Amino acid sequence: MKRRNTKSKEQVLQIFRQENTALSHEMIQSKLESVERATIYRILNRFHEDGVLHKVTGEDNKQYFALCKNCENGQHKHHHLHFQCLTCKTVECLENEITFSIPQGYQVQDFQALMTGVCSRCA
Amino acid sequence: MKRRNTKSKEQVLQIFRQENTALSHEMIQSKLESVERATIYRILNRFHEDGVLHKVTGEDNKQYFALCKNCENGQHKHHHLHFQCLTCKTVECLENEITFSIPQGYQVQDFQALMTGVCSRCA
DNA sequence: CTATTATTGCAACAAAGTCGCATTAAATGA
DNA sequence: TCATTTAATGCGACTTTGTTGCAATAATAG
Repeated sequence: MKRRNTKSKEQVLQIFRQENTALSHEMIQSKLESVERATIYRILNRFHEDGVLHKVTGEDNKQYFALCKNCENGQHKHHHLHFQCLTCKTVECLENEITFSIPQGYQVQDFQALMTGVCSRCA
Repeated sequence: MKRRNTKSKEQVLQIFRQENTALSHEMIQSKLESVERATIYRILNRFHEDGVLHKVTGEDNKQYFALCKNCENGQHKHHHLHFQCLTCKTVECLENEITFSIPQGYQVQDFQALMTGVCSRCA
């Protein structure tokens, strides 16, 4: 199944390029009122499948997506930490890489880590 | 607000003591058919508030709760990794503690980390 | 320019979790 | 032991996030 370039896809991507935090569906929807709800969900999921975006679940139990800086060169190492501020709800990718050991016989496909608390701006 | 001991609460706790994986609402409900759905949600949330259980969001976007071994002594260090098998859906606490650095001026309240993949039993 | 089929919009649906409110039942203490 | 207080429960309605089927639209290859 070959992907096609569409206006909505490009608009979504543009938003991620401008923002440097992770974004939820809600946030994108509010910036693209004209695009259908389900379409945005599908675009996000496709980008995620294609490895363009990575995904973290926030404390609010929403999916946040981000175009991580370290991953833009094609290889996807998402072993970094995320932080969600409980005040401003912002989810951001932290630079710190995390290292950990994988148990014997386990196959790891994905990883996500989230710290919650108060960010320096809201403190 | 002082907590009271009830039968349902005790039953839920008993299930966690018997199991050594993290459990979702669904799993507890199936073992306690007679207890109301909303009640189980409330019990889980109260245990979480009280620091009896800790919480991780699974790949399936459900909340999993666990009575972690290392935390039973009153102090709560949940800086460990969780693993969810995409085949059997089991969520387990891994022993490995994770260490990471917290950015300047950030206040951390909680932490959760999830690896997904295939566990040794399903591989 | 045409044919193919990915993508969209729409509407209906599903699942997880929350909330208000009346009722029930722990805990306290007289 | 019994009455009082109020936390916990059951029930139903609801919200929110996300998915899916299907017909219409539009991007791409030839």
